[in-house]
Amino acid sequence: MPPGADTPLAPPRRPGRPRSQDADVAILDAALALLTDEGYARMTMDGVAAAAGVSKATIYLRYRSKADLATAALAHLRDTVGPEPTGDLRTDLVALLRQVRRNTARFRVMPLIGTCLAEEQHTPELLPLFRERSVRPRRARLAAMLETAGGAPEQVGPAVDMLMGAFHMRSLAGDPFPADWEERVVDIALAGLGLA
Amino acid sequence: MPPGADTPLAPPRRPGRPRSQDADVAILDAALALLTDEGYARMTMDGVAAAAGVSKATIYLRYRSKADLATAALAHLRDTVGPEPTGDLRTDLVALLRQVRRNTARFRVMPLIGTCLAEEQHTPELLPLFRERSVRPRRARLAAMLETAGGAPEQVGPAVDMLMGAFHMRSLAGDPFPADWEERVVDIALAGLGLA
Amino acid sequence: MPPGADTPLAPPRRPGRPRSQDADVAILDAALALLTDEGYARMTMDGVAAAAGVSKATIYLRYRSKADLATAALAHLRDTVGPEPTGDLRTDLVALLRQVRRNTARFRVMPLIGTCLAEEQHTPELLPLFRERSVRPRRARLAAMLETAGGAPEQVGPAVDMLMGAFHMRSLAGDPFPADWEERVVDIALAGLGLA
Amino acid sequence: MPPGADTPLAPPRRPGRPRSQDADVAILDAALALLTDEGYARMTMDGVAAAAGVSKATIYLRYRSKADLATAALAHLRDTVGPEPTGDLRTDLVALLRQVRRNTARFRVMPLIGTCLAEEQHTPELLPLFRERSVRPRRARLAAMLETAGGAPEQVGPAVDMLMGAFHMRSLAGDPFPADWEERVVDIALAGLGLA
DNA sequence: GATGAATGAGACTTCATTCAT
DNA sequence: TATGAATGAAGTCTCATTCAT
Repeated sequence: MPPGADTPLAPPRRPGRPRSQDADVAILDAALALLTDEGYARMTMDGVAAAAGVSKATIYLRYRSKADLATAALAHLRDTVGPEPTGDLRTDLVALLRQVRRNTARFRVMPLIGTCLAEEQHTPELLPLFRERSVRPRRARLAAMLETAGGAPEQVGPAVDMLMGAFHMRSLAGDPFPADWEERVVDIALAGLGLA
Repeated sequence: MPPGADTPLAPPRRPGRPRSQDADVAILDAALALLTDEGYARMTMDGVAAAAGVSKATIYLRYRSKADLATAALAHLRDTVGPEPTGDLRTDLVALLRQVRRNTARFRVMPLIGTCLAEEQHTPELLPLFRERSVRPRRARLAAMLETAGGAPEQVGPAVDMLMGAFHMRSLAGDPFPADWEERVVDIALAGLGLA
Repeated sequence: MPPGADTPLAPPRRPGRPRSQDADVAILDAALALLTDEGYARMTMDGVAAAAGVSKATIYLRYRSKADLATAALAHLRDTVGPEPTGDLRTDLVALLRQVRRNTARFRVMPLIGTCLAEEQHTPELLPLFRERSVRPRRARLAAMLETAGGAPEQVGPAVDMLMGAFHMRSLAGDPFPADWEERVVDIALAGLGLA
Repeated sequence: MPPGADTPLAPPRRPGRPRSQDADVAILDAALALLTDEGYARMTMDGVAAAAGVSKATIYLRYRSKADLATAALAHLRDTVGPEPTGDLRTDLVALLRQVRRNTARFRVMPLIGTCLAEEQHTPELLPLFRERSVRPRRARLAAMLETAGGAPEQVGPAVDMLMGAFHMRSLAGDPFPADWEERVVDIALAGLGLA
């Protein structure tokens, strides 16, 4: 079921290649899934081909190399749109942190981060791409919230580091998240910024 | 046979050729270096053997498998002892964060973290080991500082997450660290905790 | 698209590069030869690949493992068709035994038997396969001859054991075969069965 | 428990090397067991050393190579003494065949035969040795019985082939042995030889 | 003499990539 | 274009044998 295949305004299909578009998406989805589950080094072209339901040669028709494919798969990552801001800073921050937590668990983001970090030497394209697609947008949204609420410009950066980083740190440490963990973190930050 | 030849103080010479201790450390050092530089999947036994100056079989005499070796190499990680606390909370926190930053750069810790995260499926021993050896001790030291200074118990955990996480987050984002970055982070945290 | 392009008689061209049938038989021939000459344990995939003139990966495309390949090679054994029976029991029995002797020498069957027996623990597929392909057919032919000639049902089985076994025993003992060895064996058997 | 260690007439033990003799036997026993269970190619020096409770170097002090050890282990095979002949040919033949059957099952002789046959190219010492130690003695005993009973000289050889071979053939074929299988075989042979 | 350590030469299997249909 | 086949270059692990204590 290709997404968007039945959009009302889709251009008339050209004859002879009705399948390419589907394969495009299938390949990228498969690659991203394997990248997450297996890591870059263990992601095999055979595995991607099988998961996507195409042949390996079909992949090589689109991407020059495994690194190319992995890069494209990462670029295919779409930042999940967060909940609509309510305008209340504390509420919105807590909601954002909670969404990060849910997303991270659902899409198994930590291993993906791990792959990007681990491949820094051999596939250095991955980390910047991941930053651009996944890290930056959320940080920017967070920074915007704090600035809008009147956070001191020189404090916003470190505060973003602290808010988003708290989640990564606790994940890395393997400690469980108490139910009100987000509230506590946000309250410390807001108090620290004088925005409580 | 002179009487007393079996006195308890007889040197405990084990029979056979003794195991080379040079090789012991060379192997672990080489493995840790390759684990950092190449990641687990790309760390090869040949590579470790060559870097350590021993034969592959010598490694297999000590470790049953590549996973075993990698685990031992991680366990070989020693938590670097931080600077002596001065007793002044702000000073000590800033010093600790700075040391984390220096260490991370010096020993290229981020790729190592990446490897542990990326290998969660295939070599799940790595992440818990890394936590125990590297993550927990520092977090514990930080928590102790905050508690000693009178931090509210339910706030100490999240505060530790924020302080240590801030560094990881900024590293992951790839943003540069301003010279007074640690001070800013610490100040926000202390103010947030009411310990300023 | 001409109508009728999909008629049932359209040539069943499978997509993709066809598998080389030359390689198919070259691999099996090479494997069988090495299995005979070296035994299973010493038969190496490198050796088979070299002898067959293909790459190792090409073999693994066809067979999942060395055991698989060896099994297939054994299954490739074709029971050599014996001479046409003349209808005279003695003549036909002698001819059959002589053919067994010639075949065994020509295709070096004894080492192959040895491999199957020796591998009973580690590659237990081999022995049943060898039985099915090579042992049973000849025994069945022999039994049919004796039954047709009126051999008592309860004596046919042991008689087959004796006739075929005599050859194996003498081979195992390493004693030379006199020119009229087959006649002597057959004569004893026929007299013993009351068919002389 | 070394066999014969406590024989009343054992020579007084020389001081300093009370263990060698035990090790000798342990090594040969272990080697023979592994040769049977694993085959020559899979019998490892490590395995023999472990099973014998000695170090590998100790083995190499006694045998120059793996082939040497295997040869010595085979030479260590002792032909099991059969039951006392009663003087009645039929009874004695049946008893001998039955003992062969029991022994073969008990000491797992078929895989050992297999190993000797399979190694004909690479370790050609094995097969002659096995013949000398295990095959010939039994054949000689059988031949002597038939000759004593008045079997025609030119028929005795083939008859021995048939009697002993029948067992090997049926084993190789994997067919079960009926309870009176030996009687049937012997009866056919005796009738065939005119000795019934 | 006996031990445990060390090693070089493979063995099986996998994989990114290219080829032929 | 898309497919399945083919391959060369590894990678992990084993083993007979030798060394040092």
